[in-house]
Amino acid sequence: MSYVSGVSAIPSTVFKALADPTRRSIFERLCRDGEQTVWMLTRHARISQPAVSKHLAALRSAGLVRARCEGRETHYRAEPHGLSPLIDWIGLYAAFWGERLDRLEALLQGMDK
Amino acid sequence: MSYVSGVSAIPSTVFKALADPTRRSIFERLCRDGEQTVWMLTRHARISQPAVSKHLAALRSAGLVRARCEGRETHYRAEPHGLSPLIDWIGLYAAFWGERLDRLEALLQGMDK
DNA sequence: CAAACACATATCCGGACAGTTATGGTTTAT
DNA sequence: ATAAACCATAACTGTCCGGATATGTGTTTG
Repeated sequence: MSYVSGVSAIPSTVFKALADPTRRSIFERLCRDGEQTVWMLTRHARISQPAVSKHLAALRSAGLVRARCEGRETHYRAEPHGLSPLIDWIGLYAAFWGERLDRLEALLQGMDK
Repeated sequence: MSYVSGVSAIPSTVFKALADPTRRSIFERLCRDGEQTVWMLTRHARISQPAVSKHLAALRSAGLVRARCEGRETHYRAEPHGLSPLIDWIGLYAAFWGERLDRLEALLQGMDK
């Protein structure tokens, strides 16, 4: 049996989408500052607008982002369920060692509120 | 300010290491079946031994794997603290939406072992 | 000591990917 | 109606990356 068989393809797109620093930064900004138009995101990036659009398309394809068209401008926002495959994967394979409860409980501690 | 500034470079190597399906499969196998030699891993892969070595080097560089030399063979095992940057990052940015407690509490539920 | 083994590294190759400029389509403003 | 703004897509380019084969280093075996 090959390695690749048995690997759900769902987290692959999420991992690949978050592997790029620029793309991750855009996602982080959408998390922090909420909904943003494309040119708002482009303003703060050092890359061209088409590059931002391509990154947004990748994030959208991975389910990490949702688009809302309003007239001639498109608003993007972070998708709540986008990180679920990632969280599931971590829960699946982080469970094999002992630090699991410590780290995740600490994670919950810091997330009160 | 550019996006990339303010992004810790630590999770980047982890994300990139786990973005490749073959590499993720090797990591998963090390989690499931414990310590493995290179040729054991190569036996179950459809790629050559040098390819496996390169993947292991990438995982090792990301802190996801540790090598233990023993004579002419090298044993690899999953590194407990390897996923910490990933968990920290998720805790940081998953906290911006409401599903955080639900999903992570469910994660802890399924990990009672 | 010579041969086989286990692994790493070097080099090369083809495809994927992030970036650019150019262009089209749609909506708002003049 | 024309122009400008906002965004997406197309086409192209340079770079990175995963794969292979070939080779080197160290270790065990005959």
